[in-house]
Amino acid sequence: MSSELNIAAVERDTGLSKDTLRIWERRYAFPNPARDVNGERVYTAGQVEKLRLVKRLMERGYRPGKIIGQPIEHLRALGTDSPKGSSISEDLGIFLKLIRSHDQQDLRSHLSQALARRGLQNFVLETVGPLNVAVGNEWMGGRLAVFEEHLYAELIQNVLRNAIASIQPQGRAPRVLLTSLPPEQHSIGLLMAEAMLTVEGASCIPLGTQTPLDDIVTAAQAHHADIVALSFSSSYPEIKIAEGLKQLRLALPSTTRLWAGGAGALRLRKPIAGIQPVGSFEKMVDLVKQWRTPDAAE
Amino acid sequence: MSSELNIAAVERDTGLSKDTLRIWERRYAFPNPARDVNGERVYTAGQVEKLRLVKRLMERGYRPGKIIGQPIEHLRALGTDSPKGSSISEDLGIFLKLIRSHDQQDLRSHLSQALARRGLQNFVLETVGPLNVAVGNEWMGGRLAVFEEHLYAELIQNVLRNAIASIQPQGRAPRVLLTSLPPEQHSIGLLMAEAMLTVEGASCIPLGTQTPLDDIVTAAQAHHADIVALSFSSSYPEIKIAEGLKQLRLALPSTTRLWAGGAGALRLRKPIAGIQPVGSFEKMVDLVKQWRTPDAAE
DNA sequence: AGCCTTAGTTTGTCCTAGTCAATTATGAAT
DNA sequence: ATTCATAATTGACTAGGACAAACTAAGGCT
Repeated sequence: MSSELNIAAVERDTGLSKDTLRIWERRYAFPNPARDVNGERVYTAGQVEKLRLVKRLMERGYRPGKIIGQPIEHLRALGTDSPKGSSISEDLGIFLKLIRSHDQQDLRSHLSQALARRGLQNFVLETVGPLNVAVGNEWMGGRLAVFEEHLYAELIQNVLRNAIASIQPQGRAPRVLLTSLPPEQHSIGLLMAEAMLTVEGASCIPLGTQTPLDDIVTAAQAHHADIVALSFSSSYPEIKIAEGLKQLRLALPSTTRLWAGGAGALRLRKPIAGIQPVGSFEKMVDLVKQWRTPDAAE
Repeated sequence: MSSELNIAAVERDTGLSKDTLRIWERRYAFPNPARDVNGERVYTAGQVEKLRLVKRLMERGYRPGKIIGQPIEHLRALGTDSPKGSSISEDLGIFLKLIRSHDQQDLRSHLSQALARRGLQNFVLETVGPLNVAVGNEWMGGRLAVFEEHLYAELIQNVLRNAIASIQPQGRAPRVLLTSLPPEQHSIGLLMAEAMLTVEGASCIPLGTQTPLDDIVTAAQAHHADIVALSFSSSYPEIKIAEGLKQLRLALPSTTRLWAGGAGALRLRKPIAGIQPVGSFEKMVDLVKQWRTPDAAE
């Protein structure tokens, strides 16, 4: 178990750019990585851990200079005081147990059952959403292996894709183009959105993840999209989100709506002109309804 | 259409790091971005286009220094001529036309028809495989946009996943764990393999892409895998393939077979002890049959 | 008091200009 | 032919400086 990471690995694992890592080192004397034989930075697992904490706290509004000097326990305290409470519900506990049991068929049939019982929209809202969060937390806490997460992700994908395919396409408006900008890789959120929208009768154009900006513009035109919906995970740097959205807003016709969803979009400080933040899947469904009856203010 | 991009946007759209962009400029005088009032680089859409082409050609083994000086038309030609005499067959032409028409339902129903007509295995071998290649070439030649490729990929994924799910799982041996090592992202090949194997009655454990090596070992143990099958695309450096395979071979019990497939595995020069190269999907099916009747030599 | 303007801090991105390890190509020797 | 050593190529990394945007604080005005 070598806990020695180079700067590129730390960038990947924390979401902090190399430039930022170096400048923090110079200004705050943290992180203070050792050097290998070539004089290159080598970070310890502990430093990466603290960097992740700092990053999370910054997403809640703390500024790096204020907190980066504090010991790690103090930071944890800062983080845990606020919004948690949520113990894992009965239902989710069962799914987590199934994931750990490595029984694909069993897990799949339980998921299908939940889907049938609740209907697709509620399945997404009440099962898949919370379960994704729980799986992420379990992994964070070291109680779930990466491969268990991967197998779960594959299964969920199959279940959702099958469910979506089984809906008779109504081809009604609005036409929604769903994708993410590079290098955003998270695809489950997009699938969940597609499921919600398809049930709602909207017609989706799913482009998967990492569509270059120009191609989104061309695709929106070719498919006469009414709405372009982008997903950003929490690791996508805030500045890049704003930049990408602004650029896209300029390139798209003003009649095309532009929606930003996902955990990353939640923490956009200032509203951007012409961008609709989508804080939740419920909100998204509301927005579709609003789109269809264009009268009320927002 | 403001085609002025800063270096961060180009990094996002091409996947080339800022460092690489700056160093190419210094060494090869391309790209040669203009500067804004602050002296910062401003790239044109044309430059980004060419950079994307170069990137793809590099994935086929070309080196940047050799090709970066050539005009863009020349690069397109390089991409399209390469493979055998392949004129596009009748069938494929129809699919390409459908992809360009942006009619999802129509394309999907044609694909489903082809699937029904040929059966899943032949569909994979005769339709999906060649079509993937053709789509890549069409993009190279500038006759297909990235978003068209993306939409096609999503559709294929849906068709394959639905087809796989509709097969009654027989749960027979062998148990095959399917995945790729980081940073390998290509997932379609894995799905095609899963389809072939599932038809063959094998029981698949699909972990998606980018499973860390240690987790593959743990997963193989937890699932009692008989075979671990890895996919490598052509952009995966040969050395890293060999390295990863050897390491995995050491970590897995000797009773577990280890298969290497995908375009990257094709160009492994030397055979590696204990590694079974899988040159094609047909070969893979043969290997499964061999596995079940363990008598003949390879 | 409330609000605006201005000046000072903080913060992160981009810049230049190198060094160096790793990969790939080339040519010599077996 | 294959293998090995050498050379060229390539991109990741280093360092520190400039600068703009965002945030904070102080002062002045109504």
